[in-house]
Amino acid sequence: MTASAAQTSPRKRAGNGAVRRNDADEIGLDALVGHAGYAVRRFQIWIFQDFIRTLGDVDIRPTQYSVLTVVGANPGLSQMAVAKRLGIERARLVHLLDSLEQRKLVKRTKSKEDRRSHALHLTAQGETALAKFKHLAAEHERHVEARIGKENRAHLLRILAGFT
Amino acid sequence: MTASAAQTSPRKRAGNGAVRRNDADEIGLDALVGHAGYAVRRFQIWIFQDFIRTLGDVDIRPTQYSVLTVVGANPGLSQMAVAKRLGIERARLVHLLDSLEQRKLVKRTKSKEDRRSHALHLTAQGETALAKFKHLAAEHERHVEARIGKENRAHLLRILAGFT
DNA sequence: GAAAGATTGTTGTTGACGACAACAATTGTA
DNA sequence: TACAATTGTTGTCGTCAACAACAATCTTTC
Repeated sequence: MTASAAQTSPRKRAGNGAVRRNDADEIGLDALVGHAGYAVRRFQIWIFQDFIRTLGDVDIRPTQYSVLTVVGANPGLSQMAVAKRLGIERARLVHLLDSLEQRKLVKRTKSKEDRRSHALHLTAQGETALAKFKHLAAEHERHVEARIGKENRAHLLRILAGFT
Repeated sequence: MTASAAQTSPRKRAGNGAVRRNDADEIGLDALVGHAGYAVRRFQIWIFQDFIRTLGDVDIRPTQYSVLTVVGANPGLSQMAVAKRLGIERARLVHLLDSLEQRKLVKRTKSKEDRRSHALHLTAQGETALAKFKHLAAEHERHVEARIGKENRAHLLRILAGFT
């Protein structure tokens, strides 16, 4: 995909330079097709919407889910460690944890090793809730498979493994 | 990747339940690895940051670039048509076009066919600017190739072609 | 042809999210 | 002991998606 300039291929025009269209779906994307970022963005929007819808009953968004799984798999982690691992800013994580703590899914306890930091743990309620979330997330993942194909999804994960 | 519940595999714990870590990079993601959405989100963040950096000198963000290319390839389009094609809300497109019009890259002209709508065109300045943007975008695309591999990028585009 | 409904662009609000800056408490270091 | 760095927190700013409401303008229906 060389980005040669101005490869515009306009359709039939009306006298005033406007394009006549009966079907709005026949609008060309031109150089946009061939840009990985565009395809990835559209796919990411779709996949997040499906995740949010699938986990809608339990009211868990992707970022919340990522925090819960990491804390669940690594109990005692500090906020700084979680933020760094997930690529979340620590200021943002504060609000996320406020919400999760209000819902009794996570608890902050003062670390005795470093009294600046908080050790993060799932509550008992958080553990059982996370188990349910994981089942729903697996259902969402099956939606992805249904959309792009089982082997394509596997290949995608392999290609993007370096970004996790 | 079956999402059986609570496959937590915590590391060595201290007495208070906190996890000792010297290296912060050895934090497990547990169920997050294997979720397409997580990998895609991280990749999308990376790719957008590179796009923004690569086109930083000309101050063009991915969404602005997508609008310019679509208008450039389909002159005379209405705002509604552009919004629908790109998956942008028409309310959002208003501000995007305000900015692009202030920079003299795009102009809105009243459509004579439908006086509710605006026909969108690139200005002469917009045409030449877009050509430059496309060169920079191609450079960004080469960064993607360097990061994930040429054939992986091609495969990615094929897998996600249905979302463009 | 007139009334009712739908569409287009616009303005505004809300909430999730990333980027930054400042601050107190605490730790590490010179 | 003084100085620098880290951690959690609060706050601001800008981007972005999702809605809702509105006037102007089509489109449909009677």
